[in-house]
Amino acid sequence: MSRVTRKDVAKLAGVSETIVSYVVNDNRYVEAEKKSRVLSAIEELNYVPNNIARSLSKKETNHYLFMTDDLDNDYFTSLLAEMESVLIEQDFFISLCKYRDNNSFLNQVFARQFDGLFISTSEISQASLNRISNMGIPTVYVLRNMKITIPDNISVLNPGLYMGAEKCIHHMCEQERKRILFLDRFVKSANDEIKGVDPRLQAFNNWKEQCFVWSKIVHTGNDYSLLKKNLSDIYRDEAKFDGIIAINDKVAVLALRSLQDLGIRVPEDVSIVGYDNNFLSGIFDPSITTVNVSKTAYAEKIISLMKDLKDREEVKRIRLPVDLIVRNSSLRREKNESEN
Amino acid sequence: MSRVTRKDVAKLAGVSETIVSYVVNDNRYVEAEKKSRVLSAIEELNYVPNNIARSLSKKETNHYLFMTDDLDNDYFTSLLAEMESVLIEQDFFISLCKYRDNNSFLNQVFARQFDGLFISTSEISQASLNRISNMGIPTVYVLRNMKITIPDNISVLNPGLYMGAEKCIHHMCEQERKRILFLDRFVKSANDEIKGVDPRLQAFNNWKEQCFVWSKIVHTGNDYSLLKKNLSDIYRDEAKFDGIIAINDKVAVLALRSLQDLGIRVPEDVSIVGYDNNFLSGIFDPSITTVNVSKTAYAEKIISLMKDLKDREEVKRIRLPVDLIVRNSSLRREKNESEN
DNA sequence: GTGAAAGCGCTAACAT
DNA sequence: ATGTTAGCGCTTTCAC
Repeated sequence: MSRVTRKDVAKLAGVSETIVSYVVNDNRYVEAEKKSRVLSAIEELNYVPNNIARSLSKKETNHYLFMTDDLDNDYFTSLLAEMESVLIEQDFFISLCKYRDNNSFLNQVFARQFDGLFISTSEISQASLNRISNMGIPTVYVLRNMKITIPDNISVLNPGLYMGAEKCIHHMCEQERKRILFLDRFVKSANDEIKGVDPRLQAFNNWKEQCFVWSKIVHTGNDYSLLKKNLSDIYRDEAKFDGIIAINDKVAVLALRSLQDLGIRVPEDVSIVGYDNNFLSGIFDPSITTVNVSKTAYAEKIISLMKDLKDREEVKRIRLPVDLIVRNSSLRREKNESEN
Repeated sequence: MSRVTRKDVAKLAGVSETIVSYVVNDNRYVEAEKKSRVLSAIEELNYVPNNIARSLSKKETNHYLFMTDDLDNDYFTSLLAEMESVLIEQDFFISLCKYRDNNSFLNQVFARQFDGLFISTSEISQASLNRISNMGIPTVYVLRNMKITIPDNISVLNPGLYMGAEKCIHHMCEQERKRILFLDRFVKSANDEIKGVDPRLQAFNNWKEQCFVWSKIVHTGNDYSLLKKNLSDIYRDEAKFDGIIAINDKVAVLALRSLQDLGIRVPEDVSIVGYDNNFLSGIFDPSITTVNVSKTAYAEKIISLMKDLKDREEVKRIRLPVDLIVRNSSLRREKNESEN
């Protein structure tokens, strides 16, 4: 039982195969009567054109790939959902996959002839990005790594991580918080070789001496009890920190709950800010100060960058606006109930 | 600047095109010396085989599609991450996309010649599932809809939603909770036509009269303040419910925070249970009773179902084990600190 | 308006 | 052991 092809349709409709294509693609005038014969043959046989063959011929797959190192971050999922709903309207598919920084992975990617690549990872090496650039596949790079030089055929979407972090840092200053813990997401790897530098961390490193009297960077996983122990040890042995800047809201939530468990008051003793405006951050008590980047804008911009690149070879660099959403977790005196 | 093909490699290496394929696929003996000439030509030209052409010829794409209605549920994202890491080892790609129950969407899917389909949605109609079945694409259906009859060429992964819900219901009974609110995820649509019935809801409907003296089903979105108002109104006007069964942990968390805001004590006044064992549920105070389904088992089983279907045409039906994780949110007297 | 034919880049059967 | 050839199912040019 093999699939129905154009040939079967042509035979049943009593026309040539070319006519069938003309009807399917609606790109040539076909006599009305023939057209309707083709249409009903398609209906009857349940014919669906083979996109693989079409792609081979047209050298277009109508398929994008989104690569990220952050596959189980719900920010990306809902971003992907937004992108997907826009793209499906244009007959485009988008695949999600975890980025791996090695040649055999990249070969797999190249082999599949995606029409475009979205890359959002801080784990990419310069060599890999250059290799991607050389392939000539339209590529939009989401800026999450400060150490890298972006080849000039690659468009850049800057989600404003650096600027968002600056807003957090300055907010901490205004609140006169002086002893700050920065909670990064990753556990430092065994070989200590960190490939990229997250712009948020970079911002912190650039400002910490100017803004704070004490600071420390802690690399953390998603393990609650481990984090709690960490925080407890630091608070007891190293410094009574009065502010925590977390790499995202998930980490911020974990930190908040840890402190509450340890009897450290938020925000009276310690201010907390997160990042992402995750649905969580507004729910907690105290609600968590965070940074919002509109997903709708994100999805729209990233797709338009890709379109411009594909259709007009226009390389662009765009930065998204970021908003600090001040809530109770960071304010020395709590806001009234009128938060958003 | 067009892509490098096998032809270019053959020319540079001074061999026939077939030889290049033999080397690339490593499926025929090739003279060592020729082989190395081919290899270095590949290296030099940066040749990557074209998978589209390969797929057309082999009638295999090495590509699966996972369709769900729940794209921004983080359970699915991490499940997908697990699946992806297993599949990439076998040179398979997996795409994620929101399921849409209409023919033009299905045509897009069929056109792309996926080697296999995973479907996890309660929104699918019988007609659509039958159509998919008729296409003859290996398909694994995740059972999330009780109303549907599964065609007999489709394998079924039962994630145990019904049984998990039963465990929640019986747990409520044991806690002597008698007035139960069931919080479903979806806002009822305008036309009131709900396509599928979630097995959790089904279980609740089947047991409610036997187990409870009062019960009510509320359809809710992810809007916190709306939910809070809803709960407040019901508590005041309809019944002082003493238990909430939420469709998932996200909803459970929203409900918990609502009640806390309203001054209703959990678990003293109201017991809450969630579903999914989301990382959230263990963090809150009180920690939330929930149902766990191992994602590793899920990923492993769903992939093995697909393999059996593809390779041996073996249709199977498997149910995953579910575990009720009892935590403080549902217990009349709180557990000691020794929870997991 | 329509159809034949070449070509997209591969695989695999067949011949040598 | 290697090369020739006929597909895979489509798009598109070109001739009628």
